[in-house]
Amino acid sequence: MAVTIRDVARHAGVSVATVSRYLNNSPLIAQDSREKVRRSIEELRYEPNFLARNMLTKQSQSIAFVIEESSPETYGNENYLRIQYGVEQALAQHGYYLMIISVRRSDHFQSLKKVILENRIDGVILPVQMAGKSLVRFLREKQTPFVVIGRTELGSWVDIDNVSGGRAAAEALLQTGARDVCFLGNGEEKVFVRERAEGFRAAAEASGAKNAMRLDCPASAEAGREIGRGDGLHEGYVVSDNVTAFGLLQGLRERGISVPGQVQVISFDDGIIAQLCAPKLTVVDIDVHQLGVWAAELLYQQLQSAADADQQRLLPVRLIRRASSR
Amino acid sequence: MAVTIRDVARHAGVSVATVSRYLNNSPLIAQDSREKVRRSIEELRYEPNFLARNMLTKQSQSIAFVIEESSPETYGNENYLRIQYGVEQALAQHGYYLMIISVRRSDHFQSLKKVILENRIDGVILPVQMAGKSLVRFLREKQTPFVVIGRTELGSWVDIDNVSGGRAAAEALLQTGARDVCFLGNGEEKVFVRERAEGFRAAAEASGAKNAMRLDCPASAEAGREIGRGDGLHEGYVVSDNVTAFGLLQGLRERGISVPGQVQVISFDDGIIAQLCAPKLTVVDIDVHQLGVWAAELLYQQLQSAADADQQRLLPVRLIRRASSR
DNA sequence: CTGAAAGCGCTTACAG
DNA sequence: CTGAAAGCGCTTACAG
Repeated sequence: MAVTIRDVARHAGVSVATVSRYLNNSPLIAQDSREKVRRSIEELRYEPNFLARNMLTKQSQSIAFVIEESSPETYGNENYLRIQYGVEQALAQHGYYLMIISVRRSDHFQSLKKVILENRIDGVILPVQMAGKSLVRFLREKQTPFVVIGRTELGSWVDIDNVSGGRAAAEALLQTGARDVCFLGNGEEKVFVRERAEGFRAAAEASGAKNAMRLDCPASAEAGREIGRGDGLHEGYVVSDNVTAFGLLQGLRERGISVPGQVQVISFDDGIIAQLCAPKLTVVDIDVHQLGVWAAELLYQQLQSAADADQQRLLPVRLIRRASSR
Repeated sequence: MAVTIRDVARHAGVSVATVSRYLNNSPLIAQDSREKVRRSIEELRYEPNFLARNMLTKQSQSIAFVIEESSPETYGNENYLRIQYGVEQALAQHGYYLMIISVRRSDHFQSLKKVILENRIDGVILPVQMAGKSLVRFLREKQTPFVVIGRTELGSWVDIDNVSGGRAAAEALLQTGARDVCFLGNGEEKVFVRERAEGFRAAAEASGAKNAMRLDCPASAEAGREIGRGDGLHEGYVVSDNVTAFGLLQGLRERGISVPGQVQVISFDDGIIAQLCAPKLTVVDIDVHQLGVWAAELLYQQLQSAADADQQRLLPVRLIRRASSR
């Protein structure tokens, strides 16, 4: 049998209420008692039973980090892991624990709802794809604070500043005198690609440069390579992902075009692939770890002061210059 | 106020004990009562409070998945995410939840110990690097079942069959008639590299082929490239990771050596990089998702039947043939 | 099969 | 500042 608060009280010669007060840092306790309790706890190696405590306070000190089941986009994505890590770190800082909940859209997020109804978690961090109306309504009904990763109208959120990212990439090109630049990516699929494209276009138009938008390019090395080998040519390319950029560089090389001499290439997200490119890729780095930290911080604030309006945070990006641009 | 078991009992016209029996699928309940309770639960939308229940049963239905804090090896590693995903899936299947605990060796795994002492988790899955004597002793004392990811003497474990992997890679080379093969990797750092090397050497020696072991090659594209450009040459290379293999192929290409014509290359772990290699890389695929599933299953078994001897599982590997080998 | 009752380990008014 | 007592929402012998 584990030692309980009752044992501590007896050992210290005080009531359980006093021990409880000690545990909760209540000011209503004499120095003297405080010391006695402290010693007894130490000697008995007492550990409060969180299950009992939390049943009363109705707080589990855990939050759910939601992930879409069998979504290779998520699971093949190490960014996801970095976000998770950021969340965990920030949460641990505040004494909260992280529970991973994978959900399926098809069963209406049952697993998440269950964990909420069971009072297992105090808050939720979830990706924007699943922050639909019905789930958000549920969360609000249950008064469960949540933060969305990705821009949304429906609650607090954090996101990468993709528009600025697109702009920064374009400007890096324009600064070198490029007057004919092209954006490459798949705008059908991803909001963040459209945002990057938007920033890119704004910067290009502001400078009066010619700008081509290719929003129909699948994210794959093959697609990038095709374009690199094709006949059209721009002075600078901004590509929405590293794999496509890798292919593009390959294609350009095959065509005998020098990078960054004749053509420059800039991509997003600094990962191992950016370093495997030849030449090494200039990228707009996105700090996804920090994204997780912020998500956790926003949630923590909500957890503290029940009310509050929705908040949002846009994470700045920064350019990492390498050999694929001048 | 949420609806409690008491409300259900009243509504159904039975005692709380009967409702509790229903909830726990006790056979000691009449069809008739069962039905009444079922309906009341439905009408009242009752959800049992797990905190109260678990306080009594002393089970949280959660397990901890332990990760080393700020270990870029882990967090930069999407394999880790796949393992986690496997664990989560298998666990959810059995009604268990996954809690992520990141620990620091420097503070003696305090965060993990805390969560155990607080009764927040019923079991632990942890990487072999932290499954040291002192932590294992703690877990045993607290009677907390655990499974280690990676081979160990100290408890149940699951691991990739790296020895077979190394053998399979070697044999794929030898089958094509190669009589002079080389293993490339960093044996200082990683157990799995040594295991792969071991399997490789065994196969090579068994076939009587000449085999070179280079266990001093850092896992980096540069290191691989150096070797590719160097003067020595073997008919076949087995490389312990994709980034090094990428570099090796690059170096060989620069030297004008054709792959797989003159030289063949095989690596481990099928990821995006294997596909970016030119030519595309033949790899020994390791199913890390399944590794997670097995870890969870082993743990679940322990959770069911308190006792039992330690168990282990070695995960088979399979060769994926691509253009870098014949 | 069923219910009344004790109890899990804590917190929190309440009265001093 | 402190303690006795009620209560959180369940489960589980126990007696029928």
